[in-house]
Order: sequence, then structure tokens, then C-alpha cells
Amino acid sequence: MTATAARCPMRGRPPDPSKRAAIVAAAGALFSRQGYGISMEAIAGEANVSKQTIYNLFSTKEHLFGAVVASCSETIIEAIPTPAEHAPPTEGLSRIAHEYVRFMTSGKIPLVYRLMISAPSEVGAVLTAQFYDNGPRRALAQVADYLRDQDRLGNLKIANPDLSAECFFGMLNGQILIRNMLGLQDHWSEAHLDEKADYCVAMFLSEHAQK
Amino acid sequence: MTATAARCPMRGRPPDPSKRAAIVAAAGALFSRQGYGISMEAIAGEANVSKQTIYNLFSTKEHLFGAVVASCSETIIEAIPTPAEHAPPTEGLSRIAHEYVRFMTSGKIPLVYRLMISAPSEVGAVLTAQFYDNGPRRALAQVADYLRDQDRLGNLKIANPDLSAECFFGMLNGQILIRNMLGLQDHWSEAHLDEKADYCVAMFLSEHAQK
DNA sequence: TATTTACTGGACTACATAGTCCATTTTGAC
DNA sequence: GTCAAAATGGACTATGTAGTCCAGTAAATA
Repeated sequence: MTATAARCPMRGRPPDPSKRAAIVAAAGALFSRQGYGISMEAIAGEANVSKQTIYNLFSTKEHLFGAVVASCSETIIEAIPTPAEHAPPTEGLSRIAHEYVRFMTSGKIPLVYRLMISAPSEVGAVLTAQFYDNGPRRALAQVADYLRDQDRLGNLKIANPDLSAECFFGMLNGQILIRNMLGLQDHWSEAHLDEKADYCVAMFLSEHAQK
Repeated sequence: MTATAARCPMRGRPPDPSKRAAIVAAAGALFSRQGYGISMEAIAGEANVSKQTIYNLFSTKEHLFGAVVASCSETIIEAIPTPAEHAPPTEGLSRIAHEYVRFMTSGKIPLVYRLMISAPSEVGAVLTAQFYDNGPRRALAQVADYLRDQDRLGNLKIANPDLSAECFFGMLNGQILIRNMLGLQDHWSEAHLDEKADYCVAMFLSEHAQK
């Protein structure tokens, strides 16, 4: 009966939604950069909000962390490369590859992964599982489905679509993800990224192209 | 003049080297599992040692963490797959691949990565860079050299050995590393690992084999 | 045996932080 | 204007932990 919104008269000062957004954003940034140990005071300061306001919205630090994780999963899902279903494999894979390497080097996503890992295990165990299922696993499944379709259509020869999808993303990742997670920031030039994407697509097709 | 060992008379109870080893081992395990926030008391307890003994050997928590990181780099270096230099590529790559996937799923190495990431940035920035250079980067360079040789020998056609090595390891990793770092432990069957290794080698050779 | 050093265990200090409380101010709805 | 809820800021409690201190005990040499 979630009648929360039905408290008709609606008296008093209405909550400012920008506060909540600012808190989640600040918490995300600080958790990623400094780890879960960052203080609530620091988060409040970064969000330009009083500590009490945080506790009005989130009962505990863990709840706040959960909210941050949820918002991250959304980010990842939005950014999943969706293969054009009827595009020929060369074109479809190439688009996925170029999008993905840019996605992974965009600065935002590595922070998401760092965030997930920064939580101590007691806090993060369930959340990380949810995150993986909602984000990376879904992206993987989508591409595996695409590969299955292309096999059925006779455009590619794919014996094990799941394995192929996993390895395809793996080679696109290369060292990017691990280096980012370790906090070693480096600049990957556009040319380098394109070269890598093209190389991976070529290798994948050389194995799977229907002759 | 490191004359520490030259204090000739050597009176008094000699230090027990097993204490230091136990401390580093316990700290490594707990940092990996629980994060840098784990208490020194807990480490002392896990190592069956008094807290004071830890502080006799390591002046601060950061120093202890540094010692753990150093020991991890060694572990990684020891486990770098070293390609047999004169083996034909099919065989050499296959050996690397099978060794590597087992290595990455051995349970020990994911913990090392988790350890590196668990340190808050102030503590870990320099250490993680050292770790990467001593461990993963070295492994990568070794395989790149191997690929360069095979290209020179006319066994493979490799335009960019560094890129090829990076992508080769990347596809072997697939989702293994990321899932382990997220703490999602799963069991990878031997058959699955062999299939993946064989698949990656086949794909790599199908692109690079000299016809 | 005497001496010197390693190690233990427990008490202790100093400090940071999660979370609470409350008096005051702001903001919008009526 | 009036009222109710939102937000502030600052004081406050409780707790946990890094690091110290110390008195006692174990283990080796001389």
C-alpha cells in the first residue's frame, strides 16, 4: 500500500532531492578513491551537506554504501554495448569492441570496480554479487546471445558462445582493468585503443569466420 | 656497512625467524580477506604472537603492509610462466596458457590482487606500482619477448608483440580475475580450464600462424 | 650461574569515527 | 502570517584501534 506519497496535505518543507543525489555522488567518489574507511564527516563535507542530513536519508554507513552500489550498477547497465542485432559480425563486433575499450578507460568505470572492492567483506559480500549479476554478467550474456544468433545465421561458427564472449571481452580488457583497479592511472591514446579493438576483432574473426 | 649481523658476541636469546614469517603470513591472509582495516590485535592473534612482537619487527602498520606486499611480489615472480624458448609456438603457448589459468585460479593469486587493492591510496600508491612492475608487467614482457623471437624465427607472424601478449593474457583471464577480486569465489573445473586454454591458443594461432 | 636479548600479556594513552541529540534556521504549503 | 517538516551545525557518547609501557618469563651465550 506504499502510501507514502499519499499523505495528502503535504505540509512542511519538502525534501530537496538534490541533497540525496549529492550525497550518493560524493560517497561514490570518496569510497572509490579513499576506500570504505572514509569518514561520514568527509562525505558530508564533500556533498556540502550536514552529517545529520545523511543520517536522515540513510540510517547507517552500510545503507549509504548500498545506495552507492545500486547507482553504480545502473551506470554499468546503461553503458552495456548493445550489438545491433542484424548487423554483420564484422561491423557488430567492431562496434562493441570500440565502445567497450572507451568505456573501460573512461575513468568512471574503473572507479566503480574499485568501489566494489573497497568494501570490507562483511559489508560487500551480497552487494558485490548483485553488482556482478546486474552489470558485467548481463553484458556478457548479451554478447553471447549475439554470437549465438550469428552462428545460427551462418555468419560465424561459434561452438561455445559463452566462452567466446568471455574471452572476447577478456582480450579487450587486456591490462586496462587491472591497472585501473590498482590505481595506476595511465593515458591510453585513441590510436592505441582503436588498434587494440581492431586487433581483437581481427583475431576473433580469424578463428570464427565462416569460410 | 650493514654491520647488523656483525655484532660478534651474539649474546642473549636469538630472534625466532618463524615469528616474522608467521606475522607476514597472517597479515597477508587477513589484509586480503578483511581489508586494510583489520586490527593489529587480530593479526597478532592469527599469528599466535604478541602485539609487541609485531612492533618489535615492524615499526608501524604501514611497514608491515609493505613487507606483505614485498613477499607477494616474490610469489608472483616465482609463478611467472616461463616459455620454453626453443619450443614450437603451439607447444610453448599451450604450456603458458594451461599454467596461467591454473595459476590464476589457484586461490593464492587473487588474494594477492585483493591485497593490493585493499590498501587505502595514501598507503598503497607507491607499493602497487612496484608490485605491478615486478609482477604482472614482467610476466607480460617475458611473453612478448617470446613472441618476438617466434616472429624472427618465422614461426609466427606478430606485428605488435606487446599488444599480442597483453591480449593473450587478457583472454586467458576472461572473467576469472575480476570475479576473484570481487570476492565471488567459484570453482572452475579442470575441464573448463583446459577448454579455455585450448580455445585461446587456437584463436591466437589462427590469427598469427605463419601459413 | 649470570647476563643479555626475545617474547608474552595485559594495562594504558591518544585519537578518530559512527551515530545521537538538540536548538536554531530555512523553506515551502496552507 | 502560520505551521510543519527539512536542513544545519555543533556538542556529545560510545567504541574501537594504533601504538606504548612494563613487569615477568623463556632461551641462548659466556
